[in-house]
Amino acid sequence: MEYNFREIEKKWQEYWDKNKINKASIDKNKPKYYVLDMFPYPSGAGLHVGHPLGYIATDIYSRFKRLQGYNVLHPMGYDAFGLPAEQYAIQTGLHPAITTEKNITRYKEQLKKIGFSYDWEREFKTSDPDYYKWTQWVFIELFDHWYNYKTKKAEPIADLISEFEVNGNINIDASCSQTDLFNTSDWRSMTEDEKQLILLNYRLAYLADTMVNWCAKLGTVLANDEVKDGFSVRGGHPVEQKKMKQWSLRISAYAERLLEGLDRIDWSDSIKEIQRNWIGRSQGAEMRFPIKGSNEIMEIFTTRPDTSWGVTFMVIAPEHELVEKITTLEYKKKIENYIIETKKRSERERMADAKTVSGQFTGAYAINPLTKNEIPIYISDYVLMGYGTGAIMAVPGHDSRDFKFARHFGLPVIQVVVKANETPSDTNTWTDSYDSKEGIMINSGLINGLEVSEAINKTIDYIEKNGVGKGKINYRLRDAIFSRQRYWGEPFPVYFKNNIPYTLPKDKLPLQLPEVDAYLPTEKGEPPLGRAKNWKTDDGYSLELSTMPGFAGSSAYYLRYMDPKNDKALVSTEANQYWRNVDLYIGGTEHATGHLIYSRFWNKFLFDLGWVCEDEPFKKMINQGMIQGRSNFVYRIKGTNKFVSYNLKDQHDSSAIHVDVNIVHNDILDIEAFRKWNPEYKDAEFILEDLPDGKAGGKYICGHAVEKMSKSLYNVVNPDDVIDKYGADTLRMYEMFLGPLEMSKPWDTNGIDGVYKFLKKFWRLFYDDQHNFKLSEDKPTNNELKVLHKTIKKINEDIERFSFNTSVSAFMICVNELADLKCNKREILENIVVLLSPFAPHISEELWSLCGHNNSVSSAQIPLFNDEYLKENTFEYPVSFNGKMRFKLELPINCSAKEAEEAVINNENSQKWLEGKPPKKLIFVPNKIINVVI
RNA sequence: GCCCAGGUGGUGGAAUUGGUAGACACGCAGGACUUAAAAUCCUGUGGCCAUUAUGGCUGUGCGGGUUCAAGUCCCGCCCCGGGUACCA
Repeated sequence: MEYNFREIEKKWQEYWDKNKINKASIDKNKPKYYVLDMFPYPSGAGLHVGHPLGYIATDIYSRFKRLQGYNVLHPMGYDAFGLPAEQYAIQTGLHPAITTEKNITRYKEQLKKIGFSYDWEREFKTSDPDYYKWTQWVFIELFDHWYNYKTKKAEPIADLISEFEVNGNINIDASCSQTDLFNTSDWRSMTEDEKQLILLNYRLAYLADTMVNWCAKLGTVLANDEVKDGFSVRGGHPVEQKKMKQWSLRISAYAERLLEGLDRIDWSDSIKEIQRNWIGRSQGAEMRFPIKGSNEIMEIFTTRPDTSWGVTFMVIAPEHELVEKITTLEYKKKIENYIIETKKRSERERMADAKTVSGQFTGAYAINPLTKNEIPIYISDYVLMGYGTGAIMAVPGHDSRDFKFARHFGLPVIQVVVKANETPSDTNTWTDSYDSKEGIMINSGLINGLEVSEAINKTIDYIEKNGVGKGKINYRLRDAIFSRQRYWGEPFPVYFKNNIPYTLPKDKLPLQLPEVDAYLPTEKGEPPLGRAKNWKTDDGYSLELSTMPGFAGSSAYYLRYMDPKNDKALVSTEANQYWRNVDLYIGGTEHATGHLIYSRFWNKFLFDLGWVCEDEPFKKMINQGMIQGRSNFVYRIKGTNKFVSYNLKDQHDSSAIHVDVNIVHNDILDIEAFRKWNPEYKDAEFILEDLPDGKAGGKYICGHAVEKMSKSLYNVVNPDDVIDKYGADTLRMYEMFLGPLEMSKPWDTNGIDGVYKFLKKFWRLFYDDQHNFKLSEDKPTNNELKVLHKTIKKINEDIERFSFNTSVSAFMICVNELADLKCNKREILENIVVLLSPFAPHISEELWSLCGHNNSVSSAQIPLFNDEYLKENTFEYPVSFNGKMRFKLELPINCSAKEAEEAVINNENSQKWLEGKPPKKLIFVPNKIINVVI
């Protein structure tokens, strides 16, 4: 019988479903293993071959772990709220729930065809009220907690109120917004509203003014990637920076723990490094600069207080609240103009642009608290609000941006650090700032002559004693803005009384998303929920109109999989105690600073509350690379409907046009399909070329390029088509065979034949020449056992280091060798079937059952490696002369250096290289190499 | 700009700890089987030179360095990909 993947794959997928082969339940007699995939957003375009890459990897690992006897939890669900469905709803009027449902059905169908071993009974989507009830519940808990720096954890707001009653906030060390000190009687004399406003400064979910990209024409807030050059990508309307009250999550409270936790998890160094940089811990000082002739104080943060003597000007962000207060009449107009210009630029543009220097003098001067010098204050868009204090002391001598600014505005440059063996130089001759990480302080008053590190400590000491500042640790991580002016998201369980936010009682959850007549802002510029009828509490208070962002639903989804049907809790203690956290998580690095940091934050918060037992959600993380597209081009001679083949295109004036990769095979265009592809090309003419063999083949050869996989570039390959032609097992193995999991690589269906041939060849090992299934019960030969155990060893090693591409090669080598040996021994082949089953589960199930088993191959045991079969008596040494391999020499495995040297010198092949002289030196690395130095 | 990752034949890639560069596969070329095709099998395949097989030189983005030995380590540069709420 021939290998019929269509029949086999359908049969076994049905068998798995019917017999719930992949169902996971708590089993305390087995060790647990939790394997998680990135939560997919079900887009309208369906899956392309790039999407399942990570899913195939986790599936192989899950199946492998099951064979090793683990109780594996391997779930799948959908991150169903999101902008594309809403955008589609705005255009078509179709409810996003309907589109989402449709997309999910298609996704699931596609996923099922690939043969993943998910426990489908745990599936859910974030837009299910049964699920988002718990998202809302976590929000209420965040609202009801504050972060105590003394105990380093979240604590109930109720406890904080009790403390206020007794001592005010004098003894509180909390993560909070700017709050004045108050005592018991202050607190007691406050009205309820005043108290609530104070508490909002402490809550982990709080309302605050934040800068947003406001598009007046669209009546909405836009994401950064929806804005280009100050205009909305959709519609091209002007966008400006605007202050708006938004819900925020106080993730910055957890900065230190998020940083510290990285040392305890098994993630790649690069992704940990990204998170470390994102959190951006910097140690330095906060300093206060009085403003000349004013009561205002300018607060700055610097990592280099030691360079205070080199400060020649101050810069504050254009949106800083001081700007208005300190600008002198003379400069008012110029400052206003500069601010208008700044508002047009996004923060991204402001950072990326390090070439152009711009700024505006405010007319005001600050007084350096250390030198008492008067220094001019500028505004400039290179200083951003929200990092530190939004203001800097500029040290042009030792900071390149400050240097450029000083040169542009003709401001003085002072050198305050000099390297150990150098002498100070005239700063007028400098073309850039001088590196000051190490060196000796000069021109710096009381710290002159000190090393940089001592100077920093002494300066901090001094400013603390003199009340002009204090040592401080600053984090780059800022609080997460949690409101979206959108429809398709979780409603906030929040209502307003006197403009003060209160949360709904938990028994009112879920607060269901209401129906609206259109998915657009209201005329007043309110979010779409402003259109909902009766969007009020039972007592008539208005409900919040914003909805939650995408990361709300995805921040705790991995916990829900442990206990997806629970209506009493997000996850039961029993389920959480058993499954604990994710053992293996595979996904791209694009989530490094979003989802992966928010989830860690939510998890730590729930850990503080005692709801979960592990403080890190994802123990091990592997980052899969992107699958890029491989585009094909045809070359149209300009102004004609004539196309010239790739190698002849330079003889004509032509332009490259993307052509659907699905009608190109090995870069040769299917001309008939091309004519049908687009009516425009129905009568196209072609200038063909001969193939390299010189035969007049008359082929049209296409150009190619590696680009993003995208519909608009016609390079999208759909897994359904690949499965239809080659089967899911081939798709799975080919995706792995393409290259290392962690690396980006282009998809090119052309190579798939090799994998398909491999499976067919494997299948044929079980059949005789008359196409009868036939296994030999004879004892395997040593050679056959050697092939088997070599493969067992390699596959085990490769799976553990997620090197699935080399495992596929190893299987190919194994099957090639077994075919050469004409091996059809049961003892060998059954083991290979089990070993292969995580990669190609359908063919493995079929062969396993043909071998006479009536259970699923997934309940088999992984074959054990036996070293005995691989033992050799000799090793074939490569013999190098000056590092160049010249010949090989077989020597006993336990050969000594001396014996090896004699063997090499006496070998006739050596004479040519030694030319009769004795070698200068001979390097002997046992069972590796011999290198002769001449 | 900043952060992270990468650059090896015509192509995807292998080389796990500094130890035989190019495993495995695609493609291509030649051959077997076949009326023919498909399928399958065999041989060759980094470049250059030489050729009677043998063989020599060269070769992992570029320029240096360390080493008996470098794709792998160090320094400098170039190019491509991803991220970037927020650069001190």
